[in-house]
Amino acid sequence: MAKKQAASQTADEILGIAQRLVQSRGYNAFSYADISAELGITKASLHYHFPSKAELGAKLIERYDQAMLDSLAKISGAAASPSVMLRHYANIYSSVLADGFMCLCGMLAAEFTTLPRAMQEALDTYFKNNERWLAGVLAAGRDSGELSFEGEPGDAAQFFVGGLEGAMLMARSHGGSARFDAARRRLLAEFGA
Amino acid sequence: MAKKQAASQTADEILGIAQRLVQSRGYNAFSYADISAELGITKASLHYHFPSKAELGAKLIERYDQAMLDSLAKISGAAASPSVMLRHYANIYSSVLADGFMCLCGMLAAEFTTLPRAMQEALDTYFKNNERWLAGVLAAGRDSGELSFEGEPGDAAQFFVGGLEGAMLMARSHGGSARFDAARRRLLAEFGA
DNA sequence: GGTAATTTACCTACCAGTTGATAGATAGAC
DNA sequence: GTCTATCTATCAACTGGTAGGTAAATTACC
Repeated sequence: MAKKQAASQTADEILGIAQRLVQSRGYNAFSYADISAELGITKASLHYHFPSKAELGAKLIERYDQAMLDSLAKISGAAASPSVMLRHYANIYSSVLADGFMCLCGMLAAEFTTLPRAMQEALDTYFKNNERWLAGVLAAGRDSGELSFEGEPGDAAQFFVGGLEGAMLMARSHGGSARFDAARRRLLAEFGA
Repeated sequence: MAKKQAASQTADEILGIAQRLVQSRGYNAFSYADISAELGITKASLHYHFPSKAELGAKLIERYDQAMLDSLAKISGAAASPSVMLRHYANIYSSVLADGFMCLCGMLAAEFTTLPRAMQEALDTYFKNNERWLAGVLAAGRDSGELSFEGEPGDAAQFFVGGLEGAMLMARSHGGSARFDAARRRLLAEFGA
């Protein structure tokens, strides 16, 4: 009896295509016409599902955020050690890059100043969620003596996210997966994981 | 007797405005109209100086690359220790961020797949130059016992650049200069600098 | 159960504004 | 008299977005 009816299949397909486009080209470099051509539906029909590009963009982030929260909950639920959880987190980035994509939110962070406010706020939520989870893992790991790092867990979490996003950004254009993997190992080693 | 005549002042102003626009919005989010409005010159006149946007973009990268090479040469010439040189390198990023800008080439790395080939190649050169210089500094620092890190100097240099670019990307949209400074310190500490 | 009203999901046909780019003219400098 | 640097005027393609129509599915009501 969910109040919210199941999102239509078409809307999901639109979101899927849009997500791939943003993750490879960025928000400012894709258009409704691109989605229209790929999905075989008119631009006008796209506006039926997502009245404005800004709303489509915001939905994209919220959906990505939710998927990430689901992944993190799964990692947390597996009752693994903090060090293993940290590796699992980094592996999420690895698999995105393996498909040739940039992290959706890392890409949007670069375009931040040009984004509509709703998208900026959704982005902020995404990163806060990631960093909160990571800070928890790091704190637990240091408490148990399994991980080691200087300073606040929150600062360390921000550094970790920045390190992965930066490695991904550089690897996608210069160096490929090998470069990302090397950075990932270095980053994990730094925390003793 | 320079063969190449001094670049016109107007061309320099165009490059300056374009650079700021790319560093804050990205290549795909600025137009000749933006420059036209800011400089008080017609779009057609801009095309006189830079026939196509692709040529303007490529010039932008070459110019940025040259300025960076000049900065690096100055750092190298100051006969400082590798650890100080590493700090100086990181400070270049700090001052760009202090003005609210993203690194020109970090921004363009995000948009990589949408860029004309000439720009992609210029970008590649930029990062190769940075990483070559950094690798040299790191190798010298390890040899003298002043710096310490695992693996190849080239890999470490790539990690360092990725770390700074990622920290900058995140700081510009989430956390500001304080976040970048914290990451910068962490990164330098990791190399013993 | 049958039918009327509504909703869903698409369509065609536009629109005004912007994009990067070109042609051709012009005024002044060397 | 040629070159430099600008202008006006224009272009086709594309941008996000809207108006209005239509067929089919769903819901409401007797």
